[in-house]
Amino acid sequence: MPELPEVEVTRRRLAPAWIGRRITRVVTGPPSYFFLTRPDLLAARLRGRVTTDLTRHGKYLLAAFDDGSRLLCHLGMTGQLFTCTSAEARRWLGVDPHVHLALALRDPAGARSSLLFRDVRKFGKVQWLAPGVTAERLAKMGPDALRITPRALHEALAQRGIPIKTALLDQSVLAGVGNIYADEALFLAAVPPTRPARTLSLAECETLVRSLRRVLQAAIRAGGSTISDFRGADGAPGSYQDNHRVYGRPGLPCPTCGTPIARVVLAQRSTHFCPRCQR
DNA sequence: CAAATCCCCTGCAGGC
DNA sequence: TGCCTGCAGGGGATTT
Repeated sequence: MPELPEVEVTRRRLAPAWIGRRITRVVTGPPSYFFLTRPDLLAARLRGRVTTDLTRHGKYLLAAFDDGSRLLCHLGMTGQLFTCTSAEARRWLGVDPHVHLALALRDPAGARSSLLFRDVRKFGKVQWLAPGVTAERLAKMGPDALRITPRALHEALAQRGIPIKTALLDQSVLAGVGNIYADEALFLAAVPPTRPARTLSLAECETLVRSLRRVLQAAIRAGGSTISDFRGADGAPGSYQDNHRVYGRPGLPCPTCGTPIARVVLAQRSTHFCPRCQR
């Protein structure tokens, strides 16, 4: 389940294989919720473009092209964006119905490669943005979780009566945190996930921001978390799941005090915490 | 405006 | 063994 660290790992591995190369051919799957831009239109717009940059905001990736247009990508739950050889790409397209977008690339020296966007559940998204057009969904987004300041977080939480865990999942509050890292950061900050968001003091927001940065940076260094099928852009699984302290460990002992980890449901998301350390 | 609910999709675990 | 049900989850749309 790609959250900020998994998307950032994907970005870092993808950038050198994508930037500076020309898209010579585009193959798409059939129209679906995956395509915010119709696949035939998307293919026509991408063909011939040279990728100039690859950035990330929250869980979104944004590829920039030589004509000023851009491609917005979201990995959803099961999205995978990776490069491979042209031969491997042909094999994927022949046997796997979950590859929705394949780009054939050529570098200035003429070397060919491919970039595939595969997504089993199709919660992922691609959208083509004309030059100068900003995506509404990006405009609604709060500051990136790695850049938000304690003061900004405190202000964003001020009027919210929802549980802090739910607020962390709200991408308009801060961008990039999903279910895993919300639970992990709250554990590190010793804040119970059920605490009404507006009751956090500025000092507690300072602790929480520090915890968020710590857990997100550590996860990026570990290559992300691989729960079921996340793979980085080179196909390598992440290892941060081995460092999860509470997520996915209900009933197991808290690494700090040994109390069994509790599980509750908040905003239809399973939520894990230590009832003793976080109160 | 805030908050709750529903829905998109597929694979897999658990029950019988 | 095999079928069926339920669950997992990001996030946008809709409803309260």
